[in-house]
Amino acid sequence: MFSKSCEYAIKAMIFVAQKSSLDLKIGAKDIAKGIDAPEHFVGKILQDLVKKKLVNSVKGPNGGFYMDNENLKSSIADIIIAIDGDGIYKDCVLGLKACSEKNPCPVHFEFKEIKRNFIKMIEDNTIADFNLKLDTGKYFLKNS
Amino acid sequence: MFSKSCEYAIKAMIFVAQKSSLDLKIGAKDIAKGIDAPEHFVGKILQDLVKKKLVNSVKGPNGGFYMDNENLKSSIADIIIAIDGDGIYKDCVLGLKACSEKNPCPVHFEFKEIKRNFIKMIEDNTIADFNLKLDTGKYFLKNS
DNA sequence: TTAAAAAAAGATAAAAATATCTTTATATAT
DNA sequence: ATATATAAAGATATTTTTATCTTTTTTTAA
Repeated sequence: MFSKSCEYAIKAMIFVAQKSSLDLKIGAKDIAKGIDAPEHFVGKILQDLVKKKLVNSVKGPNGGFYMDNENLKSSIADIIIAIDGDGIYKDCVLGLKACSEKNPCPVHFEFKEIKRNFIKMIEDNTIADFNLKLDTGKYFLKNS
Repeated sequence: MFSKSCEYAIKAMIFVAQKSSLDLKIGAKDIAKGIDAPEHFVGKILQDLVKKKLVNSVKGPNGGFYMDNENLKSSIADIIIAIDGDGIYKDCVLGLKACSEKNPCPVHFEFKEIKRNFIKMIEDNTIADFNLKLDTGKYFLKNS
């Protein structure tokens, strides 16, 4: 469904948001631990997210990644687009370049509503929303 | 969403089904042309589909791939499972091995219904269904 | 003003997915 | 029987994704 990078990105964002809600910055190393992901790989992804303004960072001692109130408004869709691109909005499910309403692939209309619901969901759910949920302790970001 | 292999598989199945409805067998080369895909790669995928009984084949002159009535009952889901596996049924969207109803990832319940609709759709739509649609000439399998 | 901590950037490696090329096996028609 | 067409299998190559390792830059605190 999503690339590994995108999975890590979503988990990392949720994890950083949690820390930020406690006014803490957190380093790539600790994020990696917190979400069961390879440290340097996550580092790269975070660089990307910073470039794309979804996360903030400061270098140096006591530095790390954090999210401000604006960042917390990011939706899952924003993360997906930042990392995997907008294929979910634009690409044909069967990979046809010319697929459109007027020139549809055989599954075009069947997938149309599925996609619509999917997009609505990822757009409606913000990082801030997940933050609240995680506070209840009923949700998990890693296996062990 | 799907792997390239899976996209080719779905398109190839629909294409072969069309030919089969005219009582024609068709070779890997012509299938590749018909769906704008690399010949040998499609050949491999077809071998796979034959092994998994979704398509039939005969070697030699006038041989090729074809589908019998049983094959036509295959759903999109059957193809996806044959090529990409049953990840869509089993895997966590965020890649958590332990994700479950009792140990959910943050997006577990949001995705639950999306997935349910998606699965229903791919299970409900059979190759035979698409065959009828393609006959109307309003649907396309290739770009040019 | 220096040492240390951390992000950023760059380089390399490993694994997986995609694609191509070659050889072999088999069925068919002649 | 033989030649031929085709699927099947095997081998290799390319590209993309995922992962790791190293160096550089920046910030902070002592």
